[in-house]
Amino acid sequence: MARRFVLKTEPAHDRPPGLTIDYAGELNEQQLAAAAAGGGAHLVVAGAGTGKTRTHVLRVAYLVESGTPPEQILLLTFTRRAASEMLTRASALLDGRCQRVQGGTFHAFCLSLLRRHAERAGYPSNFTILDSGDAADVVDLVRNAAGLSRSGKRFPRKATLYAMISTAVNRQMRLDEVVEDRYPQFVDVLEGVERVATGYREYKSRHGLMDYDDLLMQAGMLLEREADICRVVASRCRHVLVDEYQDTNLLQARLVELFASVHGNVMAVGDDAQSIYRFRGANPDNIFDFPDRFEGARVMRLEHNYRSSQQILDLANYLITLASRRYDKRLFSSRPDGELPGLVAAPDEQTECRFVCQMISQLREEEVPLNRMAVLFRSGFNSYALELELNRRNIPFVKYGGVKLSEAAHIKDLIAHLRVVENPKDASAWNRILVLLEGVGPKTASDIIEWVAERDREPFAIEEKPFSPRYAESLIALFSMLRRLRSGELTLQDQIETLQVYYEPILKRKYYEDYPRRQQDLDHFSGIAAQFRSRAPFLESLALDPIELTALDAEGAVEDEPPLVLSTIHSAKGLEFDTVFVIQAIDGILPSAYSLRDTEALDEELRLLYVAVTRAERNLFVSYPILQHRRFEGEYFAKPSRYVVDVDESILEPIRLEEAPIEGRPELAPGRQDPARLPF
DNA sequence: TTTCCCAAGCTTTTT
DNA sequence: GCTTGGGAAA
Repeated sequence: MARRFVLKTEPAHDRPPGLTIDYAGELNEQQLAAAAAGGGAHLVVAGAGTGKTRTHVLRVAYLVESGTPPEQILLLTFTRRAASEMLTRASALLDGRCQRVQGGTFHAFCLSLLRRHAERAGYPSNFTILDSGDAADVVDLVRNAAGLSRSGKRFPRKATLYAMISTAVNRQMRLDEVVEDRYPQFVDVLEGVERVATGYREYKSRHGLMDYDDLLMQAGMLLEREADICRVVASRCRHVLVDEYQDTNLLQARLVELFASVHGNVMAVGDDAQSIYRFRGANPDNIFDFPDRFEGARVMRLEHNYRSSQQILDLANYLITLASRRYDKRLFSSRPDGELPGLVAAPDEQTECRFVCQMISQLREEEVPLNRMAVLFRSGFNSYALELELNRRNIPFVKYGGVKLSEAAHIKDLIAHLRVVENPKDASAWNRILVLLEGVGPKTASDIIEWVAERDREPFAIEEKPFSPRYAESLIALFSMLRRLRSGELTLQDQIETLQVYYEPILKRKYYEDYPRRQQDLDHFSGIAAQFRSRAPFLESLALDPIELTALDAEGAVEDEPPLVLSTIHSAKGLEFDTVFVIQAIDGILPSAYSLRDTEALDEELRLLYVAVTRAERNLFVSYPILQHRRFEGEYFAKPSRYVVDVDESILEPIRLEEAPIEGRPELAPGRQDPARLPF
């Protein structure tokens, strides 16, 4: 038995620091109090636009300057983008000294923990991460194996099953509670659901798979179970900073507690009025529970908004009063002079797009850079019509949110091959690549997977050919390709190329109709791979940070102008723009039709609109089409969003669109109009 | 057992 | 408009 010697925690703030940054000059009083706070637990309740990021950045700088080693600071954020932005800004302030701060999302940080201590967590260190699509596929495999796919009783589909399982984990509820609460229609098949859930759990651990929830849960369990690991990890977390605390779930709150369990220095920043991830299991009450969770916590507030004009804040303040839950928050601005936000009722979607495009062009002529303007919407598809119109007018844009390149079937096929090479036990990836072979269906695939699993020494060797000649040849081709990828002789770039050559005939067979378009995606994918040194980090990055399928590759973009931003409201969190357009403000879209029955869900939709509105600094336009097209039913009269329809005109000013009189010009055929001279 | 074809059902937000 | 599931032919 080794002897133990306990090192005392050295107080970090004893030394009166020789600071190079003038914090008092950079920050207001409230911000300064937060940025330069001492140790212990702090909750900073920061309204929208009150300089949350700035405070975080200077907090990091302050800690580093006052003697905390950068690698002992942990900055947890909601997205990778947010983490890298903050660290870049902090590094710029302190000539690169903040580079070594540990930063990233909860998921990424937990992943690195688990890789380092995989054995102790009961996993192989090359375990694979499943995104939600993969996870649903695994659930499907389990369900089929359990014979629950047979009809008779209605049984939830794979995505629903997985949603149930995931909700239970994230909210720390029992599965039966989740089903009773949120899926009452499936109460009578609860037993089957539970069998699938159990099977899913076993399947993952047998094949070295983790889904997103496992990253959090397994990391939490590891730290709780293995006191020595917990001590090592938490010792390195002299200061824990958490951004967007209102969107953490119970697991994440617990993790923060564990990370801070040695030093007890936590600063959580958040805004209860901006909680928009309840659907994913976020627990907005975490903010209110913070003082209970962390003894002696001090609560601070940031209320002075530097972002938006008072007119925009008036609308935001008004909106938040519509919530069924009270938020005691009134933001005030130092920019009193502004225009009223506008409400635009367009006759139809096409006209709404014309309005947005024309206003954008006009503002650009007034020297507002394109990338200081954003169009925000509830769901990814809400911008399709606008994207067409922007393309037609050669206005460059990027889109955040919506469909991800790495979720396209053909890209997932390629990724699955890489996953098998990386982790030959990954049965879900095996299944995916095997059923691509002609003559192989689910049954044969599962037989082959069994057969492979029995000989885990040399995973891709076929000595004898115990299989039907129907597919033996293609199976041998697959295995020899996998062997090459695994050999270690090829760079990642060459591996992808080999893979593409192998996959091309499959692509043509499977998608004979539109394979050229998909081929382009594959090339794009291969280009992205070029930024990575090897397979493992590439796969990891794909799993944690799926590639946004942006319209950036619009070939026709002549200008090198930074593009206009299109974004789902969720993806726009934390960003700010000179001008914001909120389009498709229709009842059933914003608020979403799925939330109409439930007041808590409705409140979240309202907060979503609140987030959208508070992104704007100077100009805000909320618009909706009166005549809306719906996929099946055709045209119908839309109801404007309940949140904007009754707002007083002194807060949200109606804007009437008028068509310019056409001056002696015959009407042009649609699609051939001259965009620059298009009248309203 | 696979594959093809047709009918049915559902469709959000993200790590 | 697309994916998913079921049924039947090969």
